Amino acid sequence: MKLSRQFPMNALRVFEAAARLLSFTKAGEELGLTQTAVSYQIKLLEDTIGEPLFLRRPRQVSLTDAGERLAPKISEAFETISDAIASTRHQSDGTLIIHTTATFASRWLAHHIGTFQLENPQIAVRMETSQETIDFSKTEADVAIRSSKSGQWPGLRSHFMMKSHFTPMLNPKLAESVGGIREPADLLKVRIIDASDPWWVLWFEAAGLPGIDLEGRPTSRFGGIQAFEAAAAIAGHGVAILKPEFYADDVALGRLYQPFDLLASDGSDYWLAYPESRRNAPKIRAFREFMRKMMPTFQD
Amino acid sequence: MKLSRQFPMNALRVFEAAARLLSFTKAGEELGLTQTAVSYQIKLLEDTIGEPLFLRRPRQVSLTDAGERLAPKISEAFETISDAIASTRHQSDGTLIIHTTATFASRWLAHHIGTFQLENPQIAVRMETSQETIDFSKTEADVAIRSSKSGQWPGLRSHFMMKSHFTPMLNPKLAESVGGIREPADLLKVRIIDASDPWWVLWFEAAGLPGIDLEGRPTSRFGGIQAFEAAAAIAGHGVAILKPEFYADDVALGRLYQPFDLLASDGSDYWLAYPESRRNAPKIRAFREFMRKMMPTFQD
DNA sequence: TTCATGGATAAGTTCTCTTGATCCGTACAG
DNA sequence: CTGTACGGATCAAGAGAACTTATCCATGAA
Repeated sequence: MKLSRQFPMNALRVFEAAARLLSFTKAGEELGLTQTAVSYQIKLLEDTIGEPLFLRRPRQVSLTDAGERLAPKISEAFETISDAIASTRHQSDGTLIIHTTATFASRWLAHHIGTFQLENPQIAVRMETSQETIDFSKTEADVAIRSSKSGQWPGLRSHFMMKSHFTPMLNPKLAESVGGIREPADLLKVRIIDASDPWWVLWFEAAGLPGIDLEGRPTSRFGGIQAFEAAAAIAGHGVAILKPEFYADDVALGRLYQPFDLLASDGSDYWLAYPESRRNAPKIRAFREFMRKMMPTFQD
Repeated sequence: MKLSRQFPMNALRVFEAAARLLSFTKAGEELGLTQTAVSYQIKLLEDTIGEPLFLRRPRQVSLTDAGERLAPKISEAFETISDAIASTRHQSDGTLIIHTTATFASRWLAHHIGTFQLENPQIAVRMETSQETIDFSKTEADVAIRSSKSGQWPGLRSHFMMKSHFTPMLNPKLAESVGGIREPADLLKVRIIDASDPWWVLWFEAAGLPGIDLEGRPTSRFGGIQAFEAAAAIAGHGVAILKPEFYADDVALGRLYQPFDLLASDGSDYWLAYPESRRNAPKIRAFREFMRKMMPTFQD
C-alpha cells in the first residue's frame, strides 16, 4: 500500500501552513500550490484523522477544537524537522573528508592543506588514507585522490593533477661513499630499496638498461609504500625510486639526492575524483579551487 | 510545483524507519512497501539534502555521519506528530457536541443525558442550542437534533426519533377556575398563550373546529419558543399548545393538565442527524445506541 | 563453491495530486 | 441594496510521482 495512504505527510505540511495563516489560499501561495490543492489535502487529512480540522466560514476558515489542538504540535514537529535538515546540511558542509594515498597525504597534502584551512576556516578537514580505490557509496568520503592510468570512473568527475613519474633517490652521503653516482649502472653499487617495486624495471628501461635483473641483489621491502621507502633512503639504507615532486624538500635539505634528471612513468597519473552529483557542494567546490591554485598541472 | 518536490515528507518517514532498523528491506516491511520503494525514497531524500545518509555495505547499510545526526531528530519529530494526531483523535473522541433545539434540550435531553454520561464516562458532552438548522461544515458539532418534515439532508445520515405532535395544556387550577375544560371550545374561555402559533389552527382543525379565529383574543407571544410558552402555562397565565412527551413530568406533578387526548401534528418530526462520513466515530455510535435505547420510537 | 541475504537498477503501472474552470455564498464599497 | 471581490468547494482531466515486478550484483556463510 502506498505510504501516503497510511499517513499523509504532505497533507500535514499543508495543514501546518493553513492553520498558521488561517487561509487555504494563502497557504497555497506560501507552498507554491493552488487553493484547490490545499483544499484537497486538508480534506484528506481530515478524513484520515476522522475529525474536521477547519470550519469553512465564508471568506475565512477557522480551526475547530481539534485543529486548534493539533496545529501547534505539528508546527513544532516541522520546525524540528527543518532545523534538523538544515543543520545536517550545514554541518556536513562543514567537514571535508579526503581519501588519499598515504604518500600523497604525507608528501603533498600535509604540506599544503594548511593553506586550504586558512582560506576556508569554516571547513574542517578529515583525511583518511587507504591503498585501495574507494567506493563512494560504501565509504564515507567527499573526495578521493588516487593514482590511476585513465582517471575515469563511472559516476565520478575527475581532474588530472600530476604525472606520476619517478626517479631514483638516495642519501647524498651514501652516494659519496660509493664514489658518486654518475651513470645508471652506478646505482647497482648500493642496496636497492624494494627491488620488487616494478618502477625500477621501468626506470632502468628508460635509462637504456632494459632487462636488468635486480633479483638476488641486496634489497629491502616495504610493500610498495613509498613513504617508507623514502624514509629508508633518507636514512641511508639504499636507493629508492621516488616521485621527485614529493621529495623536493628533502633534496633541498640535503637529505636526499637525485642523481639523474631522467624520469620514468608507468602511465599512471594522480587524479582528484568525487561523485558527479556532488560537484556543486560548496566544500567540494572550495577544494577543487584550492587544488587548481596550488597545483600548476591541475586540470578541470 | 509539487509539494513533495520541495520537501519529500514521505521520504523522511521512510528514512526514519530505515535508520532505526538499519535495513531497507525491514523498513519496507514495516511500512508496507517493497525494498525497492525504500531504496528509491532514500535516494530521493539524499538528493534533496545533498548528502549521502547511508553507506551501502553488502548485507547491511549503515548511517553516515550526516545520517547519524539527522536520524534522532527526525524520529523525535515523527513521535511528536503521531502523538499529536493520536491525542487529537482521542480528545475529540472524548467530546460529543450536540446541537439541538432549546426545547428538546431542556425537556428531553436534560432529563436523559445523565444516563448517557453514566454509560459513557469517557465522553464529555457539550450541548449547543440554536433555532436554525446547522451546517456541519460551518459549525462545530457532532450530531444535531432537529424537527423537520422529511429528515433528509444531503451528506447527512438521519434517524427518525419521534413524531412532533402537540395538544393544549394548561395549569389545572386555571382549568378549574373556568369550570373545567370539557370540550375544545372551552379553551377559548382562557387566554391563549401565543395564539400566533400555527399549531393552534392545526389542532382546532383536528378537533373539528376549523377556521377558528384566534386573532384579537387575549394572548401572550413568546416567539414560538415552546419552553417559554410552557413556563407561562405552568404559571397559570393561559393555555399553551405543547408536545405532551416533553411535559409528562409537569403533568405528573400537577403543574400542567392535558384536557384532551387528541394530538395534532404539522407533519414535522424529530430527527437525529450527523455527517454520513462520521457514522462510525465511536462517540457518535455511542450516542446513536443510547437514543435507540431511550426513545422507543427511534428508528435506524 | 554454492546459497542466502540485502541492495541497486530498469521498465512498466497505478493512482495521487495538481491544474484549470466554474460555482457558490458572504462581505464590503459605493 | 446592488455589484464586486474574496475565499472556498467541486469536477474532470492529465502529469508525473510513487510503487511494483523482474532481474542483477556483491558479499558472507555453509
